[in-house]
Amino acid sequence: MNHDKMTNISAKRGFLWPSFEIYSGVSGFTDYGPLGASLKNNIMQKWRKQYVSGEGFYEIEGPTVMPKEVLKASGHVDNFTDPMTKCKSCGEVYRADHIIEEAIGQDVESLENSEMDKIVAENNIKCPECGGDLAKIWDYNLMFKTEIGAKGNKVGYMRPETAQGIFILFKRLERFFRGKLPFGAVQLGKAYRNEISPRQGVIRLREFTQAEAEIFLDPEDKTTPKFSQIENETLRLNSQEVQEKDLEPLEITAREALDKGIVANEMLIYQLYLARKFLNEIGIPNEALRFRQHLAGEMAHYALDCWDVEVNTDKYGWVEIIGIADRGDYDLSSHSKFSNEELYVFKEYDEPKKVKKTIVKPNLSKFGPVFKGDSPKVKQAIEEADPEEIISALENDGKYVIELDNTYEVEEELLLIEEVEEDVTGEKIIPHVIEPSFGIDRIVYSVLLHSFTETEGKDYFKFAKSVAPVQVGVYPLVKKDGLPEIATELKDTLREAGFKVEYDEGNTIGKRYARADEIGIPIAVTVDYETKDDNMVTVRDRDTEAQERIAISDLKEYLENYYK
RNA sequence: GCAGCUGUGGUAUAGUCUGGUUAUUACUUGGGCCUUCCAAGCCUACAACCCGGGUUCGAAUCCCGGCAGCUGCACCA
Repeated sequence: MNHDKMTNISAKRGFLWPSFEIYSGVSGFTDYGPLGASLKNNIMQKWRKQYVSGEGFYEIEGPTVMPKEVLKASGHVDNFTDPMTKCKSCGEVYRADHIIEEAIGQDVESLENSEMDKIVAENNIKCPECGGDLAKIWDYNLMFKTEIGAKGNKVGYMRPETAQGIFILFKRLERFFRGKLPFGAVQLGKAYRNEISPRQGVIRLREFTQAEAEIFLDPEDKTTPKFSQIENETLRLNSQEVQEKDLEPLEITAREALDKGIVANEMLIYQLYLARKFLNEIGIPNEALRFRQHLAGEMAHYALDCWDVEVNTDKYGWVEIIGIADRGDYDLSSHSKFSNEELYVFKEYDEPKKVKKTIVKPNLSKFGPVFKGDSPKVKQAIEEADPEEIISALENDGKYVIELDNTYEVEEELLLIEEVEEDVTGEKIIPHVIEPSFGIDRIVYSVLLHSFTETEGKDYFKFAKSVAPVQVGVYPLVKKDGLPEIATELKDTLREAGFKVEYDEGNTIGKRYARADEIGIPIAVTVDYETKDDNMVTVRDRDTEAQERIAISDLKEYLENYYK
């Protein structure tokens, strides 16, 4: 682990570059250079392989611009904010709650803006810089705001997370998956947060890439058949208790974590395991990883349980790269409420249940004469009322009183009370959601950091084969006597076979190996004089530097095997 | 966002305090020579004073503003 050297080489060799550099840059944005973009794509492809092919989830792709309504429902419009104020004379901008805290030493975090305005007035709080008056407090929302359409009266925001795009498709997805829980949908893409002052390079961006899966499941059944396959895996858990009491992390099996109630349910544990498996396979070792449970106060109010996967870094300490939360039914309930759409799955019982219930109906032949023109609305009121309430009212007072524009007294003889038995085949349930949420940029950084290897002879990216941006280097031993021609032809053949191949003929062979190692090309193929006689080439391994002779005719198969 | 420090070819740097030649050096990179397996050597070329304004006969150098980076504080649903 060596952040400084790693970033240096990553910039030099085209992985990560600061954005808008020729205009002196803007913090919170980053460019992926040729190798960086390729590395990132490989990581995202690997992610798809695990979650889409491996778990049977499906990928969707929604807009990055969202109308205000969606983010109102998700809570981002109201809660994803900081209170700000501004000095009227010098124009300096402050966090309002901080300036108050500083002045009167009182925690005002949960107060409304109007209340804070009052405190500012009562305590005569002024600008700390120039002593000027402070303006009315407003909310600084961390979302990028925009307008939809030419009239500009439709407010939109850049999405602050990809998850909402999945939740709002729930009705469609539920039909697509034919109503059977559990099912999962994923989305990979950009999300945006207008951070006040991002630093830490690619760790905190204003525009970043997420890969999120939303797994919808039965609130009563958060088991998964996959659990039995992984129950003996050991996990390194920094539970709430471990953090509160400052203990060593737990090293326990998935089974124990479940039985002791440290992780809430099977699916959640399975997702922790899956996240770690993914990271291992792209080159981040277990020693550099840990699971950290959100503390009670830190957990979003709707989350039932939430674990971060953190990676160890020399520069930033332990950094969150994945969050895995049981969000309960919060999102679907909230969107249901705001959109007036029922977002549910119909859960059929194994056996239909016979349910006895009492129903109360108006006796229409007697209704008309009594209520005359008002009878339709009285009838409707009876039908909408709770039968239990009507019966108890009749028992207690001998009548049921309805308050509409007039008061109506309904006596028992105007009603028909029946006991009926109904077949109930199931019920509507709002699924719970377990959400693994990956910060792709941070993961790319982690892969770079943990693949970066320093040895006596060389410093290089020891990429896992599945993510290496260049797969094969092809070189003529020297630049004459027809060797470049053979090597060039070989390069073209391998490219046509689908490999990512680089060709290099300058300088000495040693220098070219060194250059290839630096960007983590796993395999080097060298054409030499003997090739002209025996049609074989030298295949060199990046890490061991071991060489073997392979026939050109077998090379494609050899590489396919290697990268399988 | 606040405070302090910093900004010279792709990278690392000298020069800045005390304004004045063609802005130093090494590596890297491109081309050439050489080269029969791990950054060798030789020739050659490309290439920089963060941006904007001010002071001055003259600014990389002094002053102001901006941008970015680093460190600490704050923020990070």
